[in-house]
Amino acid sequence: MSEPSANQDLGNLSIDPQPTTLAVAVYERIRRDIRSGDLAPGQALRSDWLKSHYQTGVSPIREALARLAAEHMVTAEGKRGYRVSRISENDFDEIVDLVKDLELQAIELAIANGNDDWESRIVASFHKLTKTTPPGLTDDPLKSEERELRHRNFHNTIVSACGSRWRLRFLDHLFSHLERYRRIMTANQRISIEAAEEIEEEHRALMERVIERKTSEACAILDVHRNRTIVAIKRAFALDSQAEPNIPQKSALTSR
Amino acid sequence: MSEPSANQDLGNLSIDPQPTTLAVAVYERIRRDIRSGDLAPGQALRSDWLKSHYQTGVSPIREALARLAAEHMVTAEGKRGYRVSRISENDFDEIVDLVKDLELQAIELAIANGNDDWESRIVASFHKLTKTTPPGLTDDPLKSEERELRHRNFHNTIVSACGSRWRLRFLDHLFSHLERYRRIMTANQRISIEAAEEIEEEHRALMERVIERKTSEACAILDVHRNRTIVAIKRAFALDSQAEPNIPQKSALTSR
DNA sequence: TAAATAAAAATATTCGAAAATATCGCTTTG
DNA sequence: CAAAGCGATATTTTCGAATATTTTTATTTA
Repeated sequence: MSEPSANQDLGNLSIDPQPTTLAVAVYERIRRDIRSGDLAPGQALRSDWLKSHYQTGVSPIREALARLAAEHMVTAEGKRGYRVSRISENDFDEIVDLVKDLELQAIELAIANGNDDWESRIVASFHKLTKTTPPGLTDDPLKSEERELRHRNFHNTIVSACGSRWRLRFLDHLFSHLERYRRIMTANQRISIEAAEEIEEEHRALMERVIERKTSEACAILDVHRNRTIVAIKRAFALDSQAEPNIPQKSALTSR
Repeated sequence: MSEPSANQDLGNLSIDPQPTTLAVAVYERIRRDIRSGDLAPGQALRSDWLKSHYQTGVSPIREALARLAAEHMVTAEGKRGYRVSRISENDFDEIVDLVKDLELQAIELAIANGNDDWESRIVASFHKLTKTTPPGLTDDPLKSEERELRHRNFHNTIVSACGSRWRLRFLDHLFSHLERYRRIMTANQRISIEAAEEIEEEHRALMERVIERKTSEACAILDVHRNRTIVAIKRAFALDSQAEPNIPQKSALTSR
C-alpha cells in the first residue's frame, strides 16, 4: 500500500463514472432519493413499487437495500420488508456530536499533513461550489442535487488529507445522514440572498484559514458554520413537535 | 422516542435468538468466519463454494455479501465477485486510533450517565467473561468463539451507557475489525497462565474503577489494556514483513 | 517466440416464478 | 361485544434457470 504522502485515495468517496453492477446503481439511486427526502422517513419500501420505479428485478433491489440497511439509511423489519429509517431529534443530536468529534480532529490532522495537491483540490472544489445555486434559492431538483454533491465534496476534500481512510469513511457516512436531516427539515424554506452570501463567505474563510494552516481559526469557523445549520434544524424540530406533539407511528402505508 | 434514563437499547449489539431471514443468518455466519480468520484476508468468495458451504441459494448469499461490503469486511470487485477484505498494518493503525478516540469519550460519558442497571450488567458480563478460557489457552474453536463473544460483550456493556447509539454502533463495528486483526495475527500463539491471569486482573480492575466512577483511572487501565494487544499485533506484523517483504497480491484463487 | 485473436469454460449477475410468511377482512365463539 | 379462528390476499423471501461477463486455453498470425 504505497501512498504518495498524504494525498491518498478517498475510497468510497469517489463515485463510479458508470456503476459496476445494476445493484450498485440502484443502491446509489435509492440512497440519493432518501437523502433528498424524496423517499420520506418511515416510508415502506415495497418491492413491487421499487421494481417498477427503478426498472429492475428484485435481486438488485434487495442487494441495494441490504447495503442501505448496513448504513442505517433503511431499516429491515423481520420478514416484513424494509422502510426508510425514521428520523428523530435525539438521533440528530448524536450524529452532530460525532461529526464534531471526528471532523475537528480530522481537520487538525489534514492541516498537519496536507500537501500542495491537497491545497489545490480544496481550491478547485470551492470554486465548483461557488458555481452552484445555494439550497433554498432554487426549486430545480437537479440543481440542488448538484449543489449538495459539491458541498459534500468541498468538506470531504478538506479533511481528505487527515491520513485515515476509516475516519473519512465514518465522516462521509455521517455527512450523508446529516444532509438528509438538513434537506428534510429545511425543505421549502427560502433563504435570503444575504444569508446565502454569508454562507459562501464562511466557506471561503474556512478554505483560506485551512490553506494558511491556521488550525484553531479554521476549527472556529467550521464550528460556526456547523452550528448555523444545527440551529436551523433544531428550530424546525421544535416547530414540528409543536404542530404534532405525537407523531402517529403507523402510517405511510401506500407508498408515495 | 422515550428513553428510560441512560439504559437504552443497544441496537445492533444484541443478537437475534433466531435470525429473521436466511440472508441475515448467512450474513452472521460469514462475518463470524471472517472475524475468526477461518476465511482468510484476500480470499476469493466464490458463489458456488459459498452456496454449498452455507447450504443456501445465491440470493441470501449475495445479500449477506452486500451488507458485509458496506461494513468493509468483504470487498466487491466490479463484476468479478467478492473477496475477504485484505489487512494491512496501516489499516490496523487507523482502526486503533479511532477506537481510542471514540472509546475514551464513550467511557467518560457512560460513567457520567450509567445507572444501577448498567452497573449490574457490567458485573454480569464480567462474570460470564471469567467463566471462559482465555484465547491462546484452548484449541477448541467453539470455546474461543464464545470467549470472543463475551469479551466483546464486556467492553460493549461498559460503554453502553454513553447515551449515543451511533457511537456504540461505530465502536462495535471497529471492535469487530480489531478482533479480526487480533485473531489472525496472534493465531497459534500460546500464552502463559500468568499472562492470562494478568489480563483477567485488568478486566476486573477496569470494571471496578468504572463502577466506582473513577473516570481517569478507568481510562488509564483501558489504555494499558488496549496497548497490550496492540503491541502483540504490531510485533506479529513486524515478524510477517520480515518473513515476506512483499506479499504476493494475486493468490488464494482456489477457495480454501 | 511473442503478441493477438477466438473459442471454451468458469463465474457473477439478473430475472421470473415458486415458496413462505404476514396482513386483512370476515365469521364464529365465549 | 371482544377475542379467537380462518380463508383470501398481499408481500417478502428464496430458489433455479437464463443471461452477461470475465478468465482461461488453444490457435493463429506477425
